[in-house]
Amino acid sequence: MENEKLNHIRHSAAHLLAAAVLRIWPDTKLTIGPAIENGFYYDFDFTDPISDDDLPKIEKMMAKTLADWNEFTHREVSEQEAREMYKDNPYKLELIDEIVQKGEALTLYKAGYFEDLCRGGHSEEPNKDIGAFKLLSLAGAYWRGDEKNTMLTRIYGTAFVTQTELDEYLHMLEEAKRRDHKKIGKEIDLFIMHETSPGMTYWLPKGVILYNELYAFTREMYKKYGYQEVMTPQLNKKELYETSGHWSHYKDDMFVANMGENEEFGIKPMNCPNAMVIFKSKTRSYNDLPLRLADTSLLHRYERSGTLNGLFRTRQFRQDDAHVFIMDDHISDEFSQIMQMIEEMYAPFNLSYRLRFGTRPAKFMGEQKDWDRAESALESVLQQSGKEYFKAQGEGAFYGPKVDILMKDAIGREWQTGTIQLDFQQPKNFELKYSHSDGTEKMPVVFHRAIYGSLERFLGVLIEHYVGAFPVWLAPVQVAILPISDKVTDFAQKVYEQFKDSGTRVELDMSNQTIGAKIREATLQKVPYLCIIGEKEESESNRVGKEIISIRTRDGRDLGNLELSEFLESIKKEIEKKT
RNA sequence: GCCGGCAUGGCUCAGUGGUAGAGCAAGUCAUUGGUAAUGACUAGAUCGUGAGUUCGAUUCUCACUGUCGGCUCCA
Repeated sequence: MENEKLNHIRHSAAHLLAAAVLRIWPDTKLTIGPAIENGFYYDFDFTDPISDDDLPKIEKMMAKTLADWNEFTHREVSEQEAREMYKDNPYKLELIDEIVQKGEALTLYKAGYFEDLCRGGHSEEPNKDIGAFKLLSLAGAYWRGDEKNTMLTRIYGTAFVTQTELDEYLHMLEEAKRRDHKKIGKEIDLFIMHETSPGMTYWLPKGVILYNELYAFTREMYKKYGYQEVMTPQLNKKELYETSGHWSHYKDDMFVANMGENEEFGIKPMNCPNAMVIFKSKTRSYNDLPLRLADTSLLHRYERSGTLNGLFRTRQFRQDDAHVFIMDDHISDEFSQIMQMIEEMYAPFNLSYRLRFGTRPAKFMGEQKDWDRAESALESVLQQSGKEYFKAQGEGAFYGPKVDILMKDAIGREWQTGTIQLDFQQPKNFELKYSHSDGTEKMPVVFHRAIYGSLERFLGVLIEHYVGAFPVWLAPVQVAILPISDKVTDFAQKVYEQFKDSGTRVELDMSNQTIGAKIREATLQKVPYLCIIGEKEESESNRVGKEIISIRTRDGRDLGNLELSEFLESIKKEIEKKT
């Protein structure tokens, strides 16, 4: 109910925006202006382009206009009347066509002097209900979201009942900015991007540690769950992609390499075709199934330039990808094993996730009865798992139903990461078969599954989730040793060696700075433990005959004096447990 | 790709139609300091690339490249 009210407020604010724009630029053509998840927008066709600097002006006009918006009234009009009214506005005319075709009534909603073709859903007393609003940004958007249509100017805004709520929302936006992984990645030296290879990451030494730790964890899980790793070619002749169907459906999104006249290669955008080749490379028996092949090859996709976005959308990435070849009756068991794997692999990050179950789309391959069987198998496992999931009707892949993982980060944003897809199609394209126990040949079914999805993207999400302050097992530097003066250099060196020998990722800060500056720097680098070493520690160590160190955490907690061997023990446990 | 913004030393940013400035980072020296910045000095930029306008362009115009916000939300 609350939500509905908020939607009404926001939709009313969209009307208000349209009214204000018309008062300033009367020749502007109006199109549509719905409420959306966190606010509203209105798409305009301006005669002259406007800019961000115009937003405050529009806001002022909105405030002025709102003053005499006491209520919304509406009336129904005839088709002729509506057409006459919008005779110069092709967008509204198109809408009228559709409404008439659907046999619905044409209604006009009016507040103050402003009347707009609209289905309804407004607040009853706009000038009381719209307590606070703000225009946020300007963007281009195609009429009806279709690239072939005119590009309109979209103005985004948001509205709330109270100023406090608006402030909170704006604060959340600030918080998201503060967590920007592109910014943090640069600050703590994880990765850079360079214009010579747009959309591809240069992983720096510290970023590689992070990457490899995550990768090592997935490999541990592979072992545990009966996966075998393979490595497959990066460049494949176009014939491979013709067989898989990618050449006809996916070529525009692929990098291709043309060698001479007759040889054309595609740079692999996904591992599936190679997995099919491996399956086919020898005679398979039902005894071999399930055959679980993990492949973490580098993938390249020629994403449209405008969609690139830090680590979130890159043109080069790896997935924790695997293909599982199974018999029909394994679907349910295998899927529940995958679900268990997901649970275990998301546990260390302290984040919740939910699942989106995509079912048969309008255009699908294969037999409807196979789909029905597969869907019900997946759904019953989903139900048993007790995990939160929702059905996205018709959003499965054309080759099979799928389940996507949507994970929620520390500030409640939701990210699509992993995906599990059942595939009836590739086995057909590649004519895969195995010998069944009864001596007949059968076709396997394939699960494509990636639990973190793109490792780059997942790491991007983790950077924002942790604001760069990774748990010890992931932290590129786990301990920073900060000597107070060079009187204790030898002692610091000795402690440093012991950390190193224990396998801890440790750095020794020998720079000529005050202890305050060293602490500040290590803290900004988000090093979990700072080991401060001065004359006190040294003499205390000499007194008791063991190394005594003093530890402070990156969030300012002073753990006081500790015995080095004990601290090594506790940090080792922390790393093992991934806490 | 399309719409709009942005592009100045490694980073963050200021600035001007007459060939540039700060802070941080870096280097040198002094300082030997106890839990978030010790001080001084030095070096470092043909102002993203190309073209145009101009006596003269980092500044104005155009194109290109890169990057950021959008391009799913349906009167």
